[in-house]
Amino acid sequence: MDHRCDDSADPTVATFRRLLRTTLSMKRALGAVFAEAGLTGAQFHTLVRIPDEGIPLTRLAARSWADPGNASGVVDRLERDGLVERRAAPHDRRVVLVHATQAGRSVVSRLWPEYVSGIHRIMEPLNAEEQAHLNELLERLAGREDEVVESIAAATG
Amino acid sequence: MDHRCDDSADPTVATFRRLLRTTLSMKRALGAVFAEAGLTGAQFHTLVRIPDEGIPLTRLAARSWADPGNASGVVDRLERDGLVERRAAPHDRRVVLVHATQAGRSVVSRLWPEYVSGIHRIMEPLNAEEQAHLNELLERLAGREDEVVESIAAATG
DNA sequence: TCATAATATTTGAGATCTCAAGTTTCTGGC
DNA sequence: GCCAGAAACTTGAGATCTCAAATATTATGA
Repeated sequence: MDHRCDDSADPTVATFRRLLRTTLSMKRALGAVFAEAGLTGAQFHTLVRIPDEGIPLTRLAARSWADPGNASGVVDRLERDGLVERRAAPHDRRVVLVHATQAGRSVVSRLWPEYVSGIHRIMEPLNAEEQAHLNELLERLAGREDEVVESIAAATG
Repeated sequence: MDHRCDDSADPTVATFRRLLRTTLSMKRALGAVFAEAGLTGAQFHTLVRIPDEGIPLTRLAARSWADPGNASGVVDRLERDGLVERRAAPHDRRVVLVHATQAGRSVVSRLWPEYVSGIHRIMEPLNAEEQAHLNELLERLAGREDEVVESIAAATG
């Protein structure tokens, strides 16, 4: 089937595939920063998004681009490791407020500089202007998920 | 911790995060194409990479950027659904050759046009020249996983 | 030849991720 | 005040993903 489905013949498909592959590779590279502290990428990215005053779980999920069911499990493991606490919200008993513990805050503070410098190392091949251009191109690609899903659904029937 | 770890203050970090977020969003959008045929993205991307003459599992894993343990499971499910077969390699009894069945080939043929047009819809906001530029920027970012991991390890340890 | 190293694959544990279904708790309309 | 619908979580199933350990087989070197 290679002869019929050769994506390298289509530059748009090739670019899309390169986007997936490059991002995957970058995520794997950055994983070393978190692994050193016994965290996963999802755990770090969740932990780092908790403000001092706490945040409802569903809002935290939206902040880290996860679905609530997923975020609930990640928070379970963070709580098990003592980095996070669940507290009741005073005004609405449905809401679970997620708070970072002192240990959680300290892990983030310790990891943050390595996180930033890891990203800088990854992005090093591009200068500031090129990074800005990349950001602009990606910005124009983003935020179309709903439209595209809808349009695919319409084409599929 | 928000005041200490504000990634929006660092354009490099912001661009990196946008890269992750945009790619995730695009992957989710494309998922609709595969779901319509009862496949997952991993299954389609594995299936589509099987040449007519078959391929050793480990090489197939490398082609779809997965680790062998992972590819083994994906092939399990493709085999369960009758889209793929495992055959012994004649020259080396360690090797398992993965072949696409007629059903597997036909699923890929049917899905391929929707896959391509879905990607085109996703990439639509950029014209050909911009896509080429994006591809070039990504190409320069890719393939540095090993160096970065090593450099992070050196900085950490 | 024979012990050893390297290769191909499988399996298991732990964590994510998506989706759907179920629970508890508000909220708005009557 | 009551009740249907919405909202916030949680839980469970199925699939990925990474990593490490185990197995089988081939290649290599003394």
